[in-house]
Amino acid sequence: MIVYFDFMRIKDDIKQEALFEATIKLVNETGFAASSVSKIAKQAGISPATIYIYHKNKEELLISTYIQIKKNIGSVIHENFDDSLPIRDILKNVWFKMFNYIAKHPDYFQYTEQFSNSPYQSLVDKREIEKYFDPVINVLLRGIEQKIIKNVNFDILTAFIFYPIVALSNARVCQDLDMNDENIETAFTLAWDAIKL
Amino acid sequence: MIVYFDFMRIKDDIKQEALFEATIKLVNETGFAASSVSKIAKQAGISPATIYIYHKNKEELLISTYIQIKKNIGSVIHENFDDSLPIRDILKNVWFKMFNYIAKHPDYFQYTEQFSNSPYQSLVDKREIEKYFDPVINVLLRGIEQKIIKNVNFDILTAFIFYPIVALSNARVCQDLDMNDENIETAFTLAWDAIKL
Amino acid sequence: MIVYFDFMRIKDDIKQEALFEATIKLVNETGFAASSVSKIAKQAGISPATIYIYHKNKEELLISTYIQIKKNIGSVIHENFDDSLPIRDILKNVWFKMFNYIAKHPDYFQYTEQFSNSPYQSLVDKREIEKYFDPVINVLLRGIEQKIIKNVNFDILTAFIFYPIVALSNARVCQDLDMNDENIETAFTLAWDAIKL
Amino acid sequence: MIVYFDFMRIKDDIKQEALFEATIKLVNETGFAASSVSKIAKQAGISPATIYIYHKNKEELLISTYIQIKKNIGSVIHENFDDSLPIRDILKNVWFKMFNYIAKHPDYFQYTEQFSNSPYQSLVDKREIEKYFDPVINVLLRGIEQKIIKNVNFDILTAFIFYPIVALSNARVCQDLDMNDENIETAFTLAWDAIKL
DNA sequence: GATGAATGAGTGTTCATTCAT
DNA sequence: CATGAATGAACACTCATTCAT
Repeated sequence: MIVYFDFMRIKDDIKQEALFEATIKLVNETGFAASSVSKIAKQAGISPATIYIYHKNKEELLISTYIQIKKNIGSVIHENFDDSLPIRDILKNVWFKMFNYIAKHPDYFQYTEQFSNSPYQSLVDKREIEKYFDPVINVLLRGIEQKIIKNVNFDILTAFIFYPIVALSNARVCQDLDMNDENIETAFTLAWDAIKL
Repeated sequence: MIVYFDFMRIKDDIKQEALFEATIKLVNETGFAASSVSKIAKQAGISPATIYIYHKNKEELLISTYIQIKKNIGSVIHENFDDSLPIRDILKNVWFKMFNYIAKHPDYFQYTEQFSNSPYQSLVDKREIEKYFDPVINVLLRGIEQKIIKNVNFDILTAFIFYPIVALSNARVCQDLDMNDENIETAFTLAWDAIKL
Repeated sequence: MIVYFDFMRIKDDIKQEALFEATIKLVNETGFAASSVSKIAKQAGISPATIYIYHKNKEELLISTYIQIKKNIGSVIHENFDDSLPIRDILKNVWFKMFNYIAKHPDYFQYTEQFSNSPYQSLVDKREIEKYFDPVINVLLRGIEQKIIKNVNFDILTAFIFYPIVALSNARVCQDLDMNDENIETAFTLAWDAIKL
Repeated sequence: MIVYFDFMRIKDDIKQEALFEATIKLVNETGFAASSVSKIAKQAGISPATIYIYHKNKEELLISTYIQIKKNIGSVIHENFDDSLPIRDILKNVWFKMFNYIAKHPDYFQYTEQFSNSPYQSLVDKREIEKYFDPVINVLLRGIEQKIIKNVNFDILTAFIFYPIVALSNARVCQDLDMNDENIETAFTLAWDAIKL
């Protein structure tokens, strides 16, 4: 009979967090290909072997890091989500929250971008990620029903209302562009003009 | 003792071309990280050492392959470029030519996408690439001057008039979307609505 | 905080027994090289660390498992040992008991074979093992004295009266041979013909 | 057009030979489990990576070393093979040649023994090995036909006419036995007594 | 120009063992 | 007594690159 008290941590949360941050930092700084397990371990201040206590293998480490961020983003952009607002305002709020998140966690966002273009991306269940973004997706669908948004293929819509965020936040693509509130507002105007009926 | 015949000059080009295609094929099929020099060599039917005759190192091989494709794209989308047409028509022509190119050379396009998100990307001189797209860029600038296109930051404009092409052509992003002429036309309408004044 | 109850003493033996069986099973199934301490622990349903309570290290675990089986074999083949029988009958009884043991505990026997050919084998005190087989050894010596058995070097004798059992019981060596009573009898005839004067 | 002269060795025979000897030496001295690729490489005076030029992987290195020795043994024991001699003499010749080989190449022989009891053993095509021993096998079969040798299962015969060689040559099994010509002769007498009708 | 051989440095992963709890 | 967490050292293997030919 063994009794665990609260202070007895079976796994070390501090290590797990350090590993999460180290993974993101290293991938962002050196790219996916160059981010070896031993380098990540060194960055996190732990032994390479320790990584395998927390994760089955490298793949699982990278994937779970990605999913955790995506989940985080999904919850942040839906904070104080008010379905009763006009559709344009809802989307604008999400748009701003997204840029705010990126401004606050540029490293997290950059990691998801790197991941999305890595070979690991194909190992993630797309549906699991999409469910974190259901509410805003449903708003778009409602907008089509109410004849406020153009009735076109959904992928085409997202290519104009969400995908430009990626482009605009990509330091590489937009080297000299500061996404301050004014520019975010301007960009949203273009996005809305694109999709509105 | 090695004897050279005159006809061996021909071989050079064949090897170089084979190397170009092999690089693209392997990167597309297995990703950047898994595309080793020896595997590319094997795919091209040459020795790994031979690669170093044509290219300084792996980096330079991948970069020059990228630049070559980008140059190719630049020249294709400007074929029969007619500056006298209305700005909307010019952009629409470029838009269609781009989708045509992607349909004809999905592997070339995919390579550029993979490359753009690899660490190698930062080693490319952005200006060198941009110059291949100067004519269409100038059209956008003229559109702003003539108050046909919104007078906003240039990066914001491109995020809506060019970047969606990438999203829409990405099989991963748009799994069930067939970019036929109708869908291309529709998407262009959104793009134009976004940027037009 | 750990609380011990009286009945936990029982657990020790259960664990030790589980460890014994797990060691044999894993070594037989995956070979010595692939039998890691953690895998043995998992097979036994205990923690790797627990093994080090019962055994100084991996080496000692494997060796003690070997010695235990050898001791077991020694006692089994000498059950109902009747020194007054004719020497041929005594040897034949031992011969049959050995084959019976192997038939009943193929896993135990296989472990000893694997062990005998592993580097661990050199760490075992040969004399300690031999003493478990003293009675039958003495019968051989008596046979020589009584001029029933050839007076040759003892190792040569055992190479014909005992060693063939190993060969005949080795599924790898004799893939299609079923050691039924008839074949055991036949083989003993050859063994006896070899050593008898 | 490339012309190779005789002195141009594509692969280095010296390295290959060193690798062969190093593999045998290390396996004999430390056992199969402890014989890592890097240790073998160090013993051979080459880089671990070089091993993979000559062999697909560790497995293939160990297996091919085994097969080479077995082939060697097969050819040696059949040197000056005279089918017209009496069967007993033929077998006795083979028996002596085998012991001579072991005396001359104890390391080679020990390697095959270690290999036969390693997990790698199951990866070898048994038939490929057996064919090197066909001539002597056929003599046994002829002996049975001619009613000179007992008509019993073949595996039982080999357990008495061949397998004891292994036991008698095993320094571990027969620590104090010197297999000089007299002892070899004696042992053969037992072997022949076992199998002869 | 072209090559197969060669390699030091690195990869992801597992190991036997220790230790705080 | 029993454990999960932790790790340095080792594993088999691949890498980008060089070099003699």
